[in-house]
Amino acid sequence: MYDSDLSLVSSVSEPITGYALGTKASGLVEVLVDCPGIQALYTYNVPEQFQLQIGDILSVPLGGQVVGGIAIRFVDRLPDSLAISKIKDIEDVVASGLFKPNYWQWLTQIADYYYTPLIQVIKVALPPGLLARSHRRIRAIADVNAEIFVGDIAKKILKLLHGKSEKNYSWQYIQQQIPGARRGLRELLDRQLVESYLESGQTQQPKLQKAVILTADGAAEDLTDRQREIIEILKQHDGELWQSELLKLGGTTSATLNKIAEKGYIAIVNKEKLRSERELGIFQQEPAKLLTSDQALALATIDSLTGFARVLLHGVTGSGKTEVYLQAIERILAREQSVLVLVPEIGLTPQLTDRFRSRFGDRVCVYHSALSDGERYDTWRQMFDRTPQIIIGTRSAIFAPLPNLGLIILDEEHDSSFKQDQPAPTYQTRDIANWRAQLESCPLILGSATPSLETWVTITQNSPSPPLSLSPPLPLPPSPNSQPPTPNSHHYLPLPTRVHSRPLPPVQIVDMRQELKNNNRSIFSRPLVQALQQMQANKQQGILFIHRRGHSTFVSCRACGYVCECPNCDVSLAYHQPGTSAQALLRCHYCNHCQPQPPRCPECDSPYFKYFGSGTQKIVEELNQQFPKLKCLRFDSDTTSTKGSHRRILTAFVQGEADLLVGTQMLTKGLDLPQVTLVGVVAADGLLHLSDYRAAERTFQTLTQVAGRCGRGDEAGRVIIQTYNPEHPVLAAVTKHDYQAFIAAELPERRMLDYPPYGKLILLRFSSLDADAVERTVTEIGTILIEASIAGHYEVLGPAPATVMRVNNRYRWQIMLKYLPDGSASLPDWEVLRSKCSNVVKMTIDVDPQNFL
DNA sequence: AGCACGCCGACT
DNA sequence: GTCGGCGTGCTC
Repeated sequence: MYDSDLSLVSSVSEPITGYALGTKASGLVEVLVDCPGIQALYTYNVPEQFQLQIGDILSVPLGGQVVGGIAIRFVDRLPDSLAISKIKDIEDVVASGLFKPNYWQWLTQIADYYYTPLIQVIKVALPPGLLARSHRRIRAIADVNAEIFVGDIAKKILKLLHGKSEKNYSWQYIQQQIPGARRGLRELLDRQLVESYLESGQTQQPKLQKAVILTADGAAEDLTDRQREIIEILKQHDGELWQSELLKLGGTTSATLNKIAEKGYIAIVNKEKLRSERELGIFQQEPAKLLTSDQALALATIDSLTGFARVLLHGVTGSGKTEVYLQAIERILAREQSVLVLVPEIGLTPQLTDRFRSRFGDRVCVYHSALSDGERYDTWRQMFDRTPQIIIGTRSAIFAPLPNLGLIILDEEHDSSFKQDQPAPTYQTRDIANWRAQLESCPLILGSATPSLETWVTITQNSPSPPLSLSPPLPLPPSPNSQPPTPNSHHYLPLPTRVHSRPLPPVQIVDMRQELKNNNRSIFSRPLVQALQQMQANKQQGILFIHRRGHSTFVSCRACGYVCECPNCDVSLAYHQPGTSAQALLRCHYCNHCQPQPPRCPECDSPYFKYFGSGTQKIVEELNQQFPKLKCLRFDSDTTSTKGSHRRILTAFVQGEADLLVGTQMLTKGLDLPQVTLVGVVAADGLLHLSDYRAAERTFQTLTQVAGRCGRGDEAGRVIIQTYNPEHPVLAAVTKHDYQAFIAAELPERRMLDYPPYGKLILLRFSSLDADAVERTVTEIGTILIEASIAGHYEVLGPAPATVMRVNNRYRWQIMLKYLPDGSASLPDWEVLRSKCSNVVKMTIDVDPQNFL
């Protein structure tokens, strides 16, 4: 907690230099307004009472409303085309001096690279509610009788308004409820039966609470015994307590406290109460662990870094990367600097946050999108606090406005969740983290057992001592505006062995075709069955991994073959068996449409259905049949949808309440479960046959990561992978835990086809509710692009419909552009392309796309 | 995004 | 004739 008078407007600020012209008390300012479609800067007058800096967050009037904005630069006079009469005053300064100039520079860099309007980048960087927009509300001011004299629509509006005790609704809601409400409103406004007013957007406010502070010590002769007791309690708590707590502890009332305050012994003040989960639980202080020689070497290199550096910490699963992070962080904190730790999914790694908390206590802050707006706002705000701290978060935490950043860590840097693909900017956290580290002049550590090819190529080609030379040096994708890496700014730090000299588990590939030949038609091969039995006999634990994709489980009519499909998307519905008695449900994994399983086939009325696929649910049922005594726990998006359920399931598993954890991709993400000795992969084929150029990479990463979940404790582990395609080269690399072999096979393939990390990709996505409109647009734009592609030195792939063409009733098409980053390509003007889209067709630009669905 | 204005089809 | 649809353009 800190003093409530530290408002955003007056607090932490550094003189802004470089980015803009300076600071002014009044005059004209050009503002970037938060309004889609307005790119240009708007000029506003700054009244005397505002002390304004460039970069400040403002409220400005725009049209009939009040919107958020950012002060971009001061100007002396108006452009000739603009009349003074049009200039309005800024409404308010919401926050001042939040960011250093290099932070703004970074945001601009992101906006440029991802072809996104700057305001949209700013919006993902700010916590919700800071850029507030006003809303129009309508309130009834006359009594109901007046309605006799007005038109039908006006009557409806009045009726709606009077139906609510507050007699007001948002204008948006009224328009939704009553078609053609506009004319009715005009009539009502003219007759002064209603009034229209602007409700300012709800900016988040710090939550204030009364705190009691001990102000005077010493002889307290004028106090009663009771009052002295209270002073005593306060003293025991370092002279400060929340009033509510003190009242509880002292069994007293606020009247008594006020008395003591009058006598001057204590002060009752409003203090900010953080809504974050900071002080959650008490953690045992965990001391630093003894390092292996590899770990010590890596740490020494990291410690020696000054200024920007990019480090790949390539540690096999179980090699103790986390311990290296922890000890590196310790040094940074000692230097009074803060650290940013980015992880794929925070919910999946309660163990990691626990470990950070037990090492660093309340200096650890968790920041991710699942926080409530209030929590996010508070956590965000206290980052400006200068005390060195550690932020652990998912990809959006890369925007954490830490003023004294000393280190950025990306754990499991290969993970696909570091790429944002839905709303623009479609940033790759790894890349923007790299730019930020350069601007902040601090190191960036990329940690993984299975580094992405992008990282591998960048590091090994620039590192002072490349671990092996795979191919002659190639031009690298240059990041825009980035200075060429100085020599020795790239470091390759391998951790090739596990801690305590534990071996990596042996991997056995089981040929499922052979199983079929031997008349085993079960989804479990005999080796896997034996391994499960053995595991159970030895009272050990195991993990069963299933690669499930959207439509892998579906329901089909036995009589006519009818398959239940989603009404909004071009996919079959997945089958879900909820609790024991409840009705079976069918759900769409794309749009979340949900419907009960029909009792009879809608086509032929047959009551008999066949259930295809092998979701976790199906597997668990099979297991229960074949191994009635084996206790299974499901760990997938069905069972972990509620808050804290990850932790609950993992705790249950760790405490031995189940023998087998059955789940999907979630299992691959950094779980550390020492008792696990068996890992089974039900079918590797779903992974192998993914149809994009990253299939091999993803397969290798996923399988290596699941395999790495076992043999982390004292008992040795083993891995069984079932497949119909045992000769696949990726499987051979997985079997030998041989990342180098995988790389050596994969990189030439990528180079041959100019795919990343050698070539660059930009994906244009088009979607519309109107199937014909998108197809027409995409064909036209495709033709334009193909014509321009030769002169522009890029290649056009498509146009093609998306893998699942219709999702949520929107028809989706895409065009891929591929080019070499050698500077020869001149890309099309996106705005020209966008202008070819009618207003019912949406076009988005995904730079460095990762999902091609 | 809102909110104007303004141009076209159905109805009193 | 008017009402009421919604497509186009502007907001400092």
